[in-house]
Amino acid sequence: MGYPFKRIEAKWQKRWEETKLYKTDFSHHRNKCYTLVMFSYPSSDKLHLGHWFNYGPTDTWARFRRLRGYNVFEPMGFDSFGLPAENYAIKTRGHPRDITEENIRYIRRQLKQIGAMYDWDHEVITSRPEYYKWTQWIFLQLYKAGLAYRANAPVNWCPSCNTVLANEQVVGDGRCERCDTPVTKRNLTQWFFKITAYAERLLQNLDKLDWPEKTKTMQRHWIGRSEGAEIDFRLADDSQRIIKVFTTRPDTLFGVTYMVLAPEHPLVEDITTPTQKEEVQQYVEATLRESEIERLFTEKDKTGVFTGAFAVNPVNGEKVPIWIADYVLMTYGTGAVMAVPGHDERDFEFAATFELPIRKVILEPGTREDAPLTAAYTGEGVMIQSGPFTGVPSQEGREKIIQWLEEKGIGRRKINYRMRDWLVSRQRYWGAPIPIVYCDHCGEVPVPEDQLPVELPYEVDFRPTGESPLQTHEGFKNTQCPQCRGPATREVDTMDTFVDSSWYYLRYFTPHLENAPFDREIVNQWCPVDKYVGGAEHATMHLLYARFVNMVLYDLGYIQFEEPFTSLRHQGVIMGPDGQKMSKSLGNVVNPDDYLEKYGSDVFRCYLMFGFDYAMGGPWDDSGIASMDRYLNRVWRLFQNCRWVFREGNAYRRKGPEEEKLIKTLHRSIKGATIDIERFHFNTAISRLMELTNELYRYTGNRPREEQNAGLLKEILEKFNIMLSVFAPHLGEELWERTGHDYSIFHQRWPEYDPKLLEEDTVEYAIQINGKVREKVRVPREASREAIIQAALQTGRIPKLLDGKQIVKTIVVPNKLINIVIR
RNA sequence: GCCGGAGUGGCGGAACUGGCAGACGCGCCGGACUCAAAAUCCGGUCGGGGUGACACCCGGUGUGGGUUCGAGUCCCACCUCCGGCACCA
Repeated sequence: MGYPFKRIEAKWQKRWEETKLYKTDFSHHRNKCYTLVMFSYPSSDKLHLGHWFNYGPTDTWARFRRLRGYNVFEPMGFDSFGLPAENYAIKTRGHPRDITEENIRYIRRQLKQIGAMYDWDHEVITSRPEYYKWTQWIFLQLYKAGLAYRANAPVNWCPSCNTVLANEQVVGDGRCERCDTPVTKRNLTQWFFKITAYAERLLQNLDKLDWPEKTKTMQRHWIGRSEGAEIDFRLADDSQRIIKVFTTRPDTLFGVTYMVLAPEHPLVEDITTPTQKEEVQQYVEATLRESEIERLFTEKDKTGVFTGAFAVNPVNGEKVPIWIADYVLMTYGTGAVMAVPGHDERDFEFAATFELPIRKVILEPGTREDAPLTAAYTGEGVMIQSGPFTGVPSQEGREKIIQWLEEKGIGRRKINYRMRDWLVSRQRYWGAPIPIVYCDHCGEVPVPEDQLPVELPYEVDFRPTGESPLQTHEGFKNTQCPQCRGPATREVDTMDTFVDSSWYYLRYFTPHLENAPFDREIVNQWCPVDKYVGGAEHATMHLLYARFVNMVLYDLGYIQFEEPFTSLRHQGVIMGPDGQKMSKSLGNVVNPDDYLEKYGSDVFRCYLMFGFDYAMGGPWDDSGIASMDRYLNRVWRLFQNCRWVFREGNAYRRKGPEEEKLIKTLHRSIKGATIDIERFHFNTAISRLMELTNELYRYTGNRPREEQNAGLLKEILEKFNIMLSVFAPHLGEELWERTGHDYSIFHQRWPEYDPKLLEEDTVEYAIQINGKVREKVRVPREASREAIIQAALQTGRIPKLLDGKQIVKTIVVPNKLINIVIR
């Protein structure tokens, strides 16, 4: 029963490896095609369906490109540092390094089953010193460029992972990206990368990338550029102290009736008057006690407290009260806002709650100036009650006010970004140590490059205490200052694993290179990545960080391309059979290994390609995979039935209508598959192959061998075989061998289609009357418009249907249809 | 709340820039092969009406409007699902 997939798959995997079939020759790069999938993460989990869905179809694309004459490089590696391995080690009382190395061995074996073109001589493993040595080198380059700094700041803290998180790593309503625990805040001195310095370029370059719009939109939103002004409000006392605010609506400056500071704002303690002290203190404490989740809850009522202090509106000298409220965030803008309740919804709500004055300074078109405001008007209009600016349209007014502020030196044009710097310190063990030493004499000293790597010691108690585990390792911690040779201590935090994965695509060419992170010449010839494929969940983390690091390396002159990934695709998510996201807790996880055992790798990867829209994914379906098993067996039988064609052949050379039809189907099939694979529409590409298979069955099943054109069949089967091989590489290679061809099918060329063969001499037109199809007619391809209409008017029932009616208009769509409009 | 994406037969999913909706597959129905079944091969399969059987007619792409000779595709409003962001000043 069934074709012997087990034997076949094992045989070819071995043969491919032995003959180094997938060794990329880097010496010529004219047709280079760097195909990259997001590398795998060997924690406690083995390869799951998501990996297969990512890797299998992408390999099909890469094989397709190879057969089309591209010099393809498709590497694989392991993103092997990180918390899951560490947490798993704690649970099982093992060691992260042992567990990781063991998992890599296991997953590597699983990956080989996919039958992908990975060149294992180029494997990259981020937790190996030969790799993280260069991750540390990257850190040092950023440090030297002034892009790595230490700051004491409130940071996101995950109490379950016992470590800090970057902003991007807090997901949903304030939960940890890894473990879903609600995130809290802590004040800590941590290392940051100054990604905000690149905000504008990261934003601008998006336009040049062939990425899903969705992903670009997410990055744009994440960067969050907004234009406006920074305005200085002097305090009403004589202290000369200033509160800076950022606003996108300087045109509403005359409408300011109060100010609000974030409760954490450093000035709060300073300016609060004695009578308000207690109330303010209580409010500040209450805010700090609030969880991130509570604070982010939009629907709650506005709260706040008056500080007792006043500021002066620079535009009209008015004294306005200064409040504090938790709706103002310390982390956005300056942590202070000028409140314009007339034209900002939040300010309006707040003013209504605390009975603060509301002033209308922008007139909504079509309304009267003396009509009272019942809600904030946030649109454009003419400025009113705005001193010298009264009567100016608001958009123009923004510019004028900024000019006025700049002339007076009390404000300036400002572009603000939502994005914050990238927090890279982690208080955990299983990561690359940050290559910095602290010396009483010299202060913060970077480890000299020739002393890298700063090796991660093995014997460490890494149970999470909230302190960095390396803290307890005296041998690691205590060291010598590289500058003065005096006693010093090492930085004990390790790096966020997103640093590891932000440059791995540069290392693949030369994974064992000892004196540099990458071979500049090869990298400049072979990068950027031509096609990058991976999950959409990395849209604002990995994909932003990698772009940033790449851009820094570009600025520092190490590489000659600014963007790492020219073209990006995301695979969709395969859900459980119940239509829900697969998860252990729901018990709907589908294990690929069971299906590999039952159907084999080719069937499995083909089903993944055929059963889903690649970009969308969908629920897993058992009957679907059975149908793919049936199809590949059908192909197998077809080749068995046709063995004689390759062995004996015959003299039958006729090309009658049956043969013509077969040829036409072949070319249609080639065309469809060619276009669809290129654009990642694997499901329709496979359906084109099925059509060809069906046609071949019809042809060979209906007549004796003597009346089958063996020469033609041979040619078509060979072309079909080549196309099949990119989807089912093992089966493809086996059939190629069995039909007497030389190893390997992957040295062949993808078949070309002849567009002329797809053009028929006559074209069928649908004849519509008032948009409804009534008849069909065949006319010569080159027929004139008039000839087509004439033919249509005489076809079948058309004359009768037109009888007694008046033709108003006739539309002819070339090669498609003609529509006769009658009354 | 805002920003994206999607909603098409019993099911997975096709349909390039507006042009014959439902490719391909699953399921189901029928036929061939078989003593029989499975497997396989061949054919049918959107719904309703109509016919002895055809022909043919009508309706149909989440809902309601609109633009157009013509709308799954474009526009407006709404509903549902998924993803992102969430008091962003």
